[in-house]
Amino acid sequence: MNKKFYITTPIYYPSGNPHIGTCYTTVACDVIARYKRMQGYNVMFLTGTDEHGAKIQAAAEKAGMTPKEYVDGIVAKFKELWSFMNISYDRYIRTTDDYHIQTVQNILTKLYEKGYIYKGSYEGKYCVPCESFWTDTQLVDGKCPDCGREVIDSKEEAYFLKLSDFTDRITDLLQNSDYLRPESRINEMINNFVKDGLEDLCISRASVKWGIPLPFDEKHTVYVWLDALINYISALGYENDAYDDFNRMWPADLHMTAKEIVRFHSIVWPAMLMMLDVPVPKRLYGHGWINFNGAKMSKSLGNVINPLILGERYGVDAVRYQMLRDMPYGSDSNFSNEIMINRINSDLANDLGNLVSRTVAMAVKYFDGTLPAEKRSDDDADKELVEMAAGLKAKVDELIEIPQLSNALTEIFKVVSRANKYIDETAPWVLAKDEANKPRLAAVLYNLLETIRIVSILLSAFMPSTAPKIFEQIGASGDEITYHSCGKFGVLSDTVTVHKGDTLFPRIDLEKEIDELNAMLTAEQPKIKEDEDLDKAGIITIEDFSKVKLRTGEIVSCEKIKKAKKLLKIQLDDGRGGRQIVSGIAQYYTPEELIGKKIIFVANLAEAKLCGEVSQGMLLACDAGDKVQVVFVNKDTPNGSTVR
RNA sequence: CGCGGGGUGGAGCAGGGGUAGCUCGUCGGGCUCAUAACCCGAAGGUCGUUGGUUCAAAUCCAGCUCCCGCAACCA
Repeated sequence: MNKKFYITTPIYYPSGNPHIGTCYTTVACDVIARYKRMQGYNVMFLTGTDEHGAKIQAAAEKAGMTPKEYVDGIVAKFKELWSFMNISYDRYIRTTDDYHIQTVQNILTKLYEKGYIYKGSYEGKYCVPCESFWTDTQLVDGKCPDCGREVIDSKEEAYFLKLSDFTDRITDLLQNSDYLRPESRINEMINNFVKDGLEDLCISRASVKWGIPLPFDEKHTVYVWLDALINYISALGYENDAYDDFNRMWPADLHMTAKEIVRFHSIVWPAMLMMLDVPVPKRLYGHGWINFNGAKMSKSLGNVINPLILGERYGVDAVRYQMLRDMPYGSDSNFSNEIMINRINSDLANDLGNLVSRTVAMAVKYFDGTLPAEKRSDDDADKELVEMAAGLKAKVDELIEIPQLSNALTEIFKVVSRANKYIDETAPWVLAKDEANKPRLAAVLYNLLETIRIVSILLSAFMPSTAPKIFEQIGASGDEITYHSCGKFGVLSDTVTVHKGDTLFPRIDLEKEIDELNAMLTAEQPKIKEDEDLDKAGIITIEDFSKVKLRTGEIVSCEKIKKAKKLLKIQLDDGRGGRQIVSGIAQYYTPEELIGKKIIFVANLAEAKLCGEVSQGMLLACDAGDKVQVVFVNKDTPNGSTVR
């Protein structure tokens, strides 16, 4: 019976299409899953989508669909992307699947019966947009610590999960085991959430309809995070009849997540399992984010990267390679089209692809493709290459385990570089000039093919469609391309026959590609404009317009709100005693240049609080390229005049 | 004092008390098997700043400063 390996991605929240971040997590899991399969493990690789909650409900309403219809559409896109990216998941769970709902309800019942879920009447603070309750100690300046918005007093009845009983056990798990990686996250979790004792978690939502009802009180739905975390065991058939893999596969060997959800996976999830007397997972790894040109990706910045487009242009394996190669262990990575193309060119085209190409070409040129059995090795000249190649498997094994995928690739490519250098050192084209050197020439080419064979086997988890192409070219097959054979040097047949093939990774013309990618981006801009024009469906009448009261005012004083990046606090003389307006134009105007200016503002806008400051209206400004220009009026306009 | 990460040669990063290292780029050279690829060499850094600990600090400590992300974000 083979050893098992259970690996999971988070289940993704399908409130929008998948992006390169989710793509990274999933590709990383895929590589590990493939590697473990290669090693002979019985692998279960799970991914899926987390489909409940208020945000989905809202997005669906906006799109004019039921939540289920809405989510079905997005899920299809996820699956399409995973298929395109060559993701070898074994199971895809949706939290709207019947069996999952069954498991969640069974677990809730169990926890309720055990007394770990209790009914309380919540008299705390509730943040409506975040669907979160907070204790007074958690509030920041009296506001939601997550979003900074006002919280409301809420006294509704609610159910709680007794996390407070598990402070010691969670502390122990984090500090005295290698559960959470990278280690830098341990202190973060302990200091922020555990040190002062865990707070019980409110797990019911009376206001959210799109969710799984509590079995013992159907007026409430369960908090989406509880629902979501349970996927890791419901997908195995825990407390349901759909599958029967729980005993075989649990505990999970690796939960892979991005750093922002480490909290739930390192505290709430193990505590829940402890409550159920279920073993905790062996390892949780929180990786960093992919930043674009140093900034987080966002649609408004126009820098959202579509993995599909990149994959189509450069090949899926190249994109997989670049994402993994440039993500350092534990911290964030940078992405730009330029970084990606340079990486593909230098590592894949110049080093690896060209190594295969020149080696195979020489075998064809000097031996018609088939090496002669007679060879002459030269221990001094060959030693370093042979040792590096033979020792590579052990290094990669170790790094995959941690998992440091980027460093694993670095190690592999060190050997590729060494092989290129070896060609220069041995100068096969010189050897070829003298018939007497043919045995030596044969040995050199054999060593190169052998090195390529080993490298390709180890790369096959990272680049699943490229590796077979290389095997074909170097004439390796069967036992010669198994994982176990890559720990030994000298496995290839003595009289191996190579086959010249297509270029593995064509060099990319950097400037041309950057231009084209930029052109594609700008081509997408007008599309957005068209969409906006479609808002003509929202034509209003003059009565509607007259509801908006626009008046003029003079900026008497103005200062930056220090906690905010974009906000200016403006005292306005509106001709009727003055008012305060908070405006998000700090990046475009200094307070000094605004003081004394006259502007137009919306006088009857509902009052709002921004970063703790009251805003009684909104000033008018217009887009000017990437800048914003405030609409100023003549100095002689009286303050408080109606604009119409 | 909201939380977190970080300031190391042109770019991206590694290192983490004792001659400052890698990849890319640049320049020079070599080679010609190969995808104008490959190999060798060179230039280029007082490791953000100030102070402290030490025989010795990029590395430890303290302050300052700047950048980025989260959050906020009514243009």
